[in-house]
Amino acid sequence: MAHWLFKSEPSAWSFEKLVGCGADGTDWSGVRNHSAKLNMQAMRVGEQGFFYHSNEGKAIVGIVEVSNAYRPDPTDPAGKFGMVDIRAVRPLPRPVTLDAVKAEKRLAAMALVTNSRLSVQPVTEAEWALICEMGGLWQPPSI
DNA sequence: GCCAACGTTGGC
DNA sequence: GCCAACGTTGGC
Repeated sequence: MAHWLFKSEPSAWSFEKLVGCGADGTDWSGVRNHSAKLNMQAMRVGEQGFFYHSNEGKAIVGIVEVSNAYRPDPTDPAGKFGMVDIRAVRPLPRPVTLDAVKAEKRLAAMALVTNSRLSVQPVTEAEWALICEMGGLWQPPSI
């Protein structure tokens, strides 16, 4: 199961607002970037990702889950771009700030650091586990 | 609010 | 198909 990161300005769409959408979540329409599109096409229902607040807060604030597979985005008149649905899973007990990500050497290769403008990003398993831990989520002991 | 980085557009 | 101009994003 791959992991992802979704980015949004909280003034446009916040994690709290996504929580308010309940179990069905909402469609993540409006993405107009080809790298982000490829990432969404690779997503499978049930895969989880982080939710990052850009500009205000600048922190990973919660866990989300893909609740509907990639399909055309009705808000794109050209029909070139698509979307998935995501729903909120849980907030991070302790949001992981961009400063904290940048201060952690093991996260230096994260897309959030190296390609900060990409709105839908892949997250490696190592990055996922480390940020969950930094965010205060319990982690199963490794074998 | 500034500006660097990046993606997109459009003229040639 | 190149590349300059432009618009947008997002950190600072």
